[in-house]
Amino acid sequence: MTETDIFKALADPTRRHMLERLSAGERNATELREGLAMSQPAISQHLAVLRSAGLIEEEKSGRQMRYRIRPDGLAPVVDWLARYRAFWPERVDRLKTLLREMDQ
Amino acid sequence: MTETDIFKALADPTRRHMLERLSAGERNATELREGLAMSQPAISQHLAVLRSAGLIEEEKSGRQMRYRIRPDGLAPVVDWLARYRAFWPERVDRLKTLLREMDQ
DNA sequence: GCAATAGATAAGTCGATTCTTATATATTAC
DNA sequence: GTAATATATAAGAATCGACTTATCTATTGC
Repeated sequence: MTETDIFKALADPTRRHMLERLSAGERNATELREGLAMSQPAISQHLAVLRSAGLIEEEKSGRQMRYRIRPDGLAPVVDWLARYRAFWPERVDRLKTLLREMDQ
Repeated sequence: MTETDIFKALADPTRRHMLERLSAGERNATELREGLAMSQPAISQHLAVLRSAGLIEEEKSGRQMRYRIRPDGLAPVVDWLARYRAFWPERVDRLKTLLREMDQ
């Protein structure tokens, strides 16, 4: 759940792919496996990494596990990145647009 | 220089520490080594990782190498993060404040 | 109860990462 | 030219990370 844990978790393409899927809504482990050429334990291990980085949370539902993004999980990255705002001025416009959209 | 390269580069505390120092201004390799209990080659290797992730750039100055943050380097992280904006609403106020500051 | 299903855990393999020491290259100072 | 300084590169050791197969646990359907 430290910055290091989070960046390590995000450093793997499979895990970023899983997060992307979860950003569309809850999924169980089997659903998250779809399209990935990887064993079931591998998926389970990736989910464990995301979980202990605080990026996802889970809920048991019968014999399934429903995974979802943990809203606060990326906060440390946002905060970390904010310290370097002086170095990405050309991204500011994009962010402003974003925030304007969110206001509506 | 891919998302994966960048997140991997950021996943190491020593490298994040180096970036933080560089955010205060240019440094050469020897200066970046200060306070780190690590051999000179180790520093050099970390700098190579940051460089090939596109996060820093360097300029030769005599027998020294001056390192600095590459302004665009973090752009892929900003963009990636923006896709998850829906999941960090409580950070928006902070960002708004930030942008307001920058406008002044 | 028993078979099937969903998922986690254990143990091992293999390549990648992060160090080390030794050495090479370029620049500066004298 | 020679010694000292700044840095990079090479090679190797130790640890870590991402997989695998085998197995375990919990739940469901019949």
